[in-house]
Amino acid sequence: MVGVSEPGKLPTVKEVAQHAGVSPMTVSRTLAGGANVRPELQEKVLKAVRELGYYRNENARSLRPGQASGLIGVAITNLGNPYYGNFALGVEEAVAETGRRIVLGNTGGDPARERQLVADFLGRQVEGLVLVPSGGPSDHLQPERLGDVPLVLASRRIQGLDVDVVLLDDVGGAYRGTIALLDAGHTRIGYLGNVSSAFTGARRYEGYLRALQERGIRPDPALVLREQQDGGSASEATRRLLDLDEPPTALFSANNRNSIGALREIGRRLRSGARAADMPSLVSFDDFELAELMPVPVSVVDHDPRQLGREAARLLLTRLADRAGRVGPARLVEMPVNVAPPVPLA
Amino acid sequence: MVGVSEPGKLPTVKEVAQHAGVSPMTVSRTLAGGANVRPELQEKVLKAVRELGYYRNENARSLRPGQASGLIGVAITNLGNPYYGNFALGVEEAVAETGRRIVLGNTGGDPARERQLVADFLGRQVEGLVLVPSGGPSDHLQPERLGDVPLVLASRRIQGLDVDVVLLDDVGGAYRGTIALLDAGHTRIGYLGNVSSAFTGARRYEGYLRALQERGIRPDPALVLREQQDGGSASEATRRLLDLDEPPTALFSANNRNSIGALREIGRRLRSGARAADMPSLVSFDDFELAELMPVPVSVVDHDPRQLGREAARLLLTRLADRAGRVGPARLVEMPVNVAPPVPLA
DNA sequence: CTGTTAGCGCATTCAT
DNA sequence: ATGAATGCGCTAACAG
Repeated sequence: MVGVSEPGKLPTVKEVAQHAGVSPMTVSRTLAGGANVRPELQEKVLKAVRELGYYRNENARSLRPGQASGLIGVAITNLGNPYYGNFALGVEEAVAETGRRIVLGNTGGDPARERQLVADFLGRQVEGLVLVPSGGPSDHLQPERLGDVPLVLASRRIQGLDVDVVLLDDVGGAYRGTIALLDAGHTRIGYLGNVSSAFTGARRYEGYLRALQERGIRPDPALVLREQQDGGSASEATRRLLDLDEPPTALFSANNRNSIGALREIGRRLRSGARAADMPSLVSFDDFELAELMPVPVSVVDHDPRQLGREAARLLLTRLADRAGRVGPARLVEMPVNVAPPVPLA
Repeated sequence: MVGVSEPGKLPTVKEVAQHAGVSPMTVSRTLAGGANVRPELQEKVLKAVRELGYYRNENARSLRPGQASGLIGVAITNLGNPYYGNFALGVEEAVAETGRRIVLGNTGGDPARERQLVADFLGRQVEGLVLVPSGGPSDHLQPERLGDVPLVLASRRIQGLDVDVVLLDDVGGAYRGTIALLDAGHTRIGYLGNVSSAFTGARRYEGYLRALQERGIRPDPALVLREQQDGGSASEATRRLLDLDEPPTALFSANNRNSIGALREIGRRLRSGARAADMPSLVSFDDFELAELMPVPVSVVDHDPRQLGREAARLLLTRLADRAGRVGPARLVEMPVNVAPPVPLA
């Protein structure tokens, strides 16, 4: 039989051509849209493609000069975190709309791993890179090290790296969340933050401070704890705040992990007989499910990581669309956040 | 200057070779480990690589016969869902440990999109595929359509497709969760399930039934609602169950969405003055955060999607390791689940 | 130990 | 409208 492929090997244009009784070029042209190919030949080709189960080899294709790989490299810190999962989803969706795919790597926040991933992505001829930086040194991200492969950073900026960035409106969200507590009459507002994502942490703390200052309240250093990396340390930090002689009457939590930890500690105290009225109100930067079922009023500074991902992809894709885009100035996009009021308890 | 690359174009072996004053083969050999290359030449080459910012073109490399692409295609239904995010993370980690990368696509549960993704993956010469099936027709997944690219399915099986599969122990988990409620003295146990993930849904329902039968309790059809797709419809279903003349005293929820919805409805009733003692206990298949802060006792059937992903990758990688593996029989792995007792309320 | 030749799959250029 | 030749970047296989 003519043009039959070896078992266990994907067929090539050549085999399809043989099978259809045409030249490889006719196959190539047909698959490229069929310009300048007689319809009857096209049909023959498509039939052969179907029968042989042919898939065009995109790697070989991208080898030709001027042919893009159709791949976007995406490196994020923690895919398992719903925030980044949704971010990656947004990137994937926007990128898929242009027929491209993402190569995905998880850095786990390790700069060495990030380096490695970026190098690998470049070796795979990605057209662009989307990166949630791990925070280490960034020489490997300098434009000249990247060829002219465009890079978009998400969630944090890198000093001295002049590329497109998408961020949340961290400052504004923290500001408005804190203002909501002040409006409710609180004057002693504890701050739970983390140090690992220093950039985001700094911005959210800035919003908190700005709100206090605007209302003429001097921030009390004893109420600010910013070393928590996980729920456990956040619970511990909350315990310390609530054990103060003058405990805060409300807490601003700069992220999901701190909110969860704080609520765990609050729950513990309630189960030990504490009165709900003595527990602090909470504003949480980062939404979480069932906030309305919590034993204390929780309001959330809510945002849409999926939209953040779409926006990151959009920035990248515009640079890919035309060579002109490649040389434009770096852009900074801050995505809006929503401050939801607390659901009142019964 | 010799061997300097064009701006905006990644350098090639040829340029590195020129820069180092050697032949392309010496560069290739050096990068392949340096066997049969004089150390001093190797140094020259590595220096040129560093200076030029060279990355080996993996696409060109994989074009050579016998050279694998180092890519694994992964298609899942919803990256934004933490369950699948963690699953993808597990796959990525295990795959990265072998120096490979994943190309990731989100199907959104759409069979057409799944087809498209698989075709694209094959065109990119992936070495293997990991798939969370969308549930449509599966002719595009038949081995002969896949060349000899191995396929691993996760979370659900496909009728008539004889490939490796990783599943949760859905039946066992649902059985043990239900038994826990029976042990606590409940005899009227409502069932909240969904129909969309029919395969998983059927298995969990089977576990529920098995537990009831074992204890000689005839399942009451009025207590079984299996049409909920999201939290909203789950709340509504819970409302209907609790409004029955003889409402259930406990609920078994077959997944996260149903649990959230049920708890929202329970919360609503408590805020409207219902007594906590009149609210049902809940067993939730799928963990969620802060279960211990819920106003009714919640116990969870807990599992580790990340580990599920690692296992899927492991199955695939063993098939890649040696040609012998490619022809072995299809394997079925069921990952254990953990049934955690409810945290007692204050 | 090192270099030359050749070809992987595809599409651009140039003939016909 | 079709086909033949050529080369993309890389590395086996073969000189030397």
